[in-house]
Amino acid sequence: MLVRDGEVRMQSVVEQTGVSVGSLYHRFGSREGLLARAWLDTLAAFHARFLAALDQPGEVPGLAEALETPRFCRDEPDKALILVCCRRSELMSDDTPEALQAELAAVNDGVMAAIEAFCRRTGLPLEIARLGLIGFPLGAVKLYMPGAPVPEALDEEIERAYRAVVLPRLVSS
Amino acid sequence: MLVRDGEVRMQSVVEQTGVSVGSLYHRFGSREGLLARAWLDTLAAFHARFLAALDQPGEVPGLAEALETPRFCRDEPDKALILVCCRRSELMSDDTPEALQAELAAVNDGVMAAIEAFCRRTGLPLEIARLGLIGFPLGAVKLYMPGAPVPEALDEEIERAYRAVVLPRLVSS
DNA sequence: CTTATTCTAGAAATAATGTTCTAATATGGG
DNA sequence: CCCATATTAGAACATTATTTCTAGAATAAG
Repeated sequence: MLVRDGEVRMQSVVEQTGVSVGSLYHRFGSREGLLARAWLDTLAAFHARFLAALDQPGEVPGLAEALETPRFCRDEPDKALILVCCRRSELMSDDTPEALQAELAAVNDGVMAAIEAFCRRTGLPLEIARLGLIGFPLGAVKLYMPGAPVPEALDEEIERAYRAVVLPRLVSS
Repeated sequence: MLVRDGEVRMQSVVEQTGVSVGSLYHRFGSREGLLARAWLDTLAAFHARFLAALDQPGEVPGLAEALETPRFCRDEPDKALILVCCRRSELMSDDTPEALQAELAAVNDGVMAAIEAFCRRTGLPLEIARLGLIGFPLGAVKLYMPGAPVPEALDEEIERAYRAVVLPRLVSS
């Protein structure tokens, strides 16, 4: 576990990974670089799954994506820990290396574009989509992480919430 | 704003409050003491409202409490910032002064007891109650904070989610 | 095998942050 | 008004964290 108590010290990274300080600086350039890389890799892993789910329309549009969050937490607990239990602002800030900031912008743009396309396709207001796809699922899994596994049964509850908020707004409903 | 980027430096507290280092240490004893006090005061302010709501049974039991979170964010944005955007572990840890740890335990016990009583009264499973009362409302407001106000319209969505998850489990439903 | 290159190690230097301390200032009771 | 107590101020100090640096080990190409 790289992240604990919200503070990442280079020293603790050294201890918990067995990698020396010199190697860390050789590879990441700085603490900022290391944190940004951790955040970006995590985000990329999640977004890959999220976007894949967006392309498979099921009975209820978007439901698969909403359920991708708890599944990600179960499938990749280490990455999910960073995604769910860290704020972006903790890992990336104004003095994050320029190149990495650009990388983040690119990833974010990709996801926003996908969500906006989803909204156009379904007629959902953006705020409702964000709530159902991100807000509720994230709030649900945070009740368990870190410390406990995200139970399978949670998915059913997330689905209920998603349907309740999204279905009344679907044009085709 | 006392909290920025998840790190609270004594120096930044001095700058943003105009209070000198000496005074801070006179009053709070240590950085740990200051952080814990901020967390506890915030928690107390929220819990006072939350528990008050728990005692007024409405048409849908618990709904008023669920909506207390977005309302708190609008009514007391500074405190809400700490409650919503900080992890407890950032502000309280093992080396928090003993007395303050005890205070936290007392507050937590009070809330847990109230929620458990609520569950006994309504027949709701604890996990469902936590999801509807805490998980979903918190996930919803976090989409906006920090940076934007929590819109009034969000309450309706939280209510939909609450009903969807809670009503099917209510014995009297 | 040899050399060039990349990577690793960890001590030492640098920088940032938390805490203490003493003097000065306010505050309130007699 | 005077003293006692509580509070404030901020420079000095101590601690903790990040970064640099040099020497050595691994790796790969010729």
